Formats: sequence, structure tokens, C-alpha cells
Amino acid sequence: MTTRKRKNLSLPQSESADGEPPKRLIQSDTNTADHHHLSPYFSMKDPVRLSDSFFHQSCVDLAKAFLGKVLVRKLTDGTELRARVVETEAYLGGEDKASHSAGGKRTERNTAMFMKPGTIYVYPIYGIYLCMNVSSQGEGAAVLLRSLEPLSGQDVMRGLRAAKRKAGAKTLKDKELCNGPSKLCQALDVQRCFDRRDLATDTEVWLEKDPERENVPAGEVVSAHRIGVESHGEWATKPLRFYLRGHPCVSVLNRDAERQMHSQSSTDSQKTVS
DNA sequence: GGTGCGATCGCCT
DNA sequence: GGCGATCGCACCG
Repeated sequence: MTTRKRKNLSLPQSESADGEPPKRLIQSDTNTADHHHLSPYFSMKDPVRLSDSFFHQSCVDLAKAFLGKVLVRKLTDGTELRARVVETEAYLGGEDKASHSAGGKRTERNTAMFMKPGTIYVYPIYGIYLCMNVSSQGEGAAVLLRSLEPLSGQDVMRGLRAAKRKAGAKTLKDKELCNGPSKLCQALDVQRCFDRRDLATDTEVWLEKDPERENVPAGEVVSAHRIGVESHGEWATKPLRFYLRGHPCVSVLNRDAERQMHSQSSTDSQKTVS
């Protein structure tokens, strides 16, 4: 009934299982004529890159809107790494005790959380890792990027991940390259110096919509409690983590949340039938 | 597949 | 001085 059609996501450049030609990110060439007198990096008329207005949403809305979008990282040698966002968390600031900006607390570290929506907040954790967030509407609110599905540049990502692991460790599968907040920073070479940059205008990292896909339907999004915030009382249990149901790149599954969601949708369909 | 534990250091109290 | 929006690896089933 609810069997999910999940194709092998490991290598999107190969032919798809149903024999259709591979679906690539193809930039529409309908307005190519406009491009030569605009910025060499991007333009307001870029059909794919998401601009400032996208980030002007409430924290929860932005966390959900990120799902299915494509994060692009352009390395200094020109290589573009692409990966689809499949898991996010909302950190609301203010009342949200699990947020770095809880109680409106503003420090040198979390300044980016208070900057305009779309500002990147990169911070170090456990002394050895980084996490990447993007500020949203709301005082001190930001969205944590938790996992991505690699779309292109997987071998470069693998090299970047391997550089931080023991020599001789087993080769990472594609789905293991970006399935965690610090893993994705390593795989995309997101650095501390990206803190406070603008995801809407930066030339080394940006967000694109997938021209092949509409927005993700609400029925595909699981809402669950956040990860690693157990010590923050009631805020630890609030459903502020969002991920694409059934996606192999999600870092931590919440079967209870998925079950509840399924029984809810069954109830809904019974209502419409009866 | 799941769980438990140590690593490691910047940030804030 | 204590802790953390994590990760990798050893170990178990």
C-alpha cells in the first residue's frame, strides 16, 4: 500500500531504473539572451538560484522550504558540488531553550543568527566539528542543515571526508557523505570563515531550486524532535526537525513520528472516503 | 542494525 | 571549569 518507490540514489548520473533518460539540472536557456550583460556569478533573473526573498519566512516555514532545494558549493578551482537538502532543524531563538540565541542572548559567536534572513551561521562544536545554519525571520532564529543527498561531485566530497578520517578507513558510500550536520560541512568544505556571509549573494555557496521538481508535498515531510538537545526540557520534544520521508540520506530516523504520520493520513483518507 | 564511549577545544559562566 | 545542535569506531546481536 504505502510501498515507497525509492530508486537507488547513489549515482544519479546513470540511467534511471524506469529507462527514462537521466534527469539533470538543466538551466533553462529561454532567457540566455539576458545573461551576457548581467553578473558573471548570478543574476536576479537566474532561473534556478534562490534570492533574498526566499529566506524571508518564519523559521519553521523556512526549515520546511529548504527540503528538496539544492545547496551548491563552488570550490576555488571552479568545481561545483551539488547536494539536495533532505533534513533540517528549526532553532527559534527567544523561548527556544535549545537555541544558541535562547532568551535573546546575543554573543560574538551567534551574531549571524540575528542578521538578515539568509545569513549563514557556522559554529564549531565539540572542538573538532562545524555546523551550518541559515538565519530566518524571527529574532535570533535560524535553520540548521542536518543532511544532504549528494547530486554531483561525490568523489570530491569523498576526498574531503577521507582527509579527516583514519587512513585505511572504509570507503564511504554516497549516502554517507553528507548524512549529518558536521559531515556535510566537511564534504562541501564549508569553513568557519563562511560565518555571517549571505547565502543569497555569495559566490562560493548558494541555494538553488530544482527545476525538475515542485515543492515537496507536506505528506512527504516527517516532523520529529530535534537531535542532541535532550537537556533542554520541553523544548527537546517539540517537533522542530523536518526530513523527507523514506530518504536514505537522513541522519536519524524517527519511526514513531513516521507511524503517527501514517495513521494520521489513513484517518484523513477514511474521512474523505466516508 | 543498534549502543556505548572517547576525542577535543571554543565558548560562556 | 564544564559542557556541547557530533562523529567514528569497537563491540554486540
